[in-house]
Amino acid sequence: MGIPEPAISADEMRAWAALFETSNIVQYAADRNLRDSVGLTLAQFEILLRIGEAGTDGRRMTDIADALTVSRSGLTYQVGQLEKKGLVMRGPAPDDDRSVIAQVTPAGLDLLRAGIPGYVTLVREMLFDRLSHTDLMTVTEILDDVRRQLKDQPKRSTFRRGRRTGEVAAGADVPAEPAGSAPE
Amino acid sequence: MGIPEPAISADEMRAWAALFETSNIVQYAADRNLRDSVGLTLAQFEILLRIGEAGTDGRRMTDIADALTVSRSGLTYQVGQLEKKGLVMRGPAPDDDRSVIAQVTPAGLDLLRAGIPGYVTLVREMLFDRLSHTDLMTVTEILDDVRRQLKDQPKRSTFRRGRRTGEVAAGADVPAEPAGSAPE
DNA sequence: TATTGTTATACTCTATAACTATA
DNA sequence: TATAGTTATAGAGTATAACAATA
Repeated sequence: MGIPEPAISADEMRAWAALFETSNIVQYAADRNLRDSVGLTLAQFEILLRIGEAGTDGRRMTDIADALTVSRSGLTYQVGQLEKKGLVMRGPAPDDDRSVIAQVTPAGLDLLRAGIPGYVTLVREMLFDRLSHTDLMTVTEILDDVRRQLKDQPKRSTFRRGRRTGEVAAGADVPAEPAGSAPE
Repeated sequence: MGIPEPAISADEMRAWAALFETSNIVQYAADRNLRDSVGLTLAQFEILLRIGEAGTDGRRMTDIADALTVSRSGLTYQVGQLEKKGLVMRGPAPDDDRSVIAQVTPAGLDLLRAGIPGYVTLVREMLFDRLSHTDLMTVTEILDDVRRQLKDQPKRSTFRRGRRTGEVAAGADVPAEPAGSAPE
């Protein structure tokens, strides 16, 4: 091995690798599939999905960003792409004049209708068909719980804005203290 | 809701969302952490890890690509970055003259030593500390099994090379037939 | 002919920070 | 002052295909 394993249980790293890789493999395949079937990246499709879920009410930009792993400016960019394609529309929020509400256009809804079946099928074939229903429920229960806890943590969209203290360079998204000396 | 749910069980989508988001949140945080502590992206660190695991024998480029979610040219690019930083070295493979073996330099090993503890801590705090050991083992067992099955599928590195039939546009990484008509 | 790895190009995306406007 | 969203810019990364060399 040669690499020091800092008192970490091999179980933990195997668990993380399994989660990490399984998720990445499926995401990669889904991205390919969606680019091909509807011409959107997975990231864009997921954004469209979140907006679509909100129906005619639309959804605030920040809420969308928080629901996904996207920064605010990243979201603006991607929603801009979706808007260019005529799939979403942005408008003012009724209650808060700072906010922007995004909502799916008819064309966007059509695209969702066209893309969802293939997406679902792919995830099902890669993931769920290999799991018993019991296992499915078990994994969901466990991970959903973790996810909820993580989501309750500092919102990415609010994370370090406008600051310029230069001090806490970042990376402190979460308690974890690197503790390693940074070379170079 | 407005969005058609094609006879999909809500359980399945919740499971997928849990896996997808949990994995992404932790990966995002790990990326931040690693950039900060050792100046590498998560992708680069994972590559370095895989190479490092192989010790002094080094590891073939294709094998590394297959172990991760990276394309061949993408790996060349990233290993190039690591090489620029003096963290890895590339050399000819003894048995196959087409192959290239990458191995970690002393500096690369130092960097791994510096980065691993923080990485492990982060994953542990975000993930494992929220799971009982039993749950950890359960999830690992289930996902590890899925991962293994997925890995045995067509290798990404071999996937559609040199072809130009223009026909099977891609997206057929996996059985899944989109079945939806592509708009636009 | 198939595989290994690199390269070249164009393009997409991201990081960062500055900026406007409202709460 | 804090929050919502956009913008601008530079740089990083990716997709695609072509390429050379070996099996």
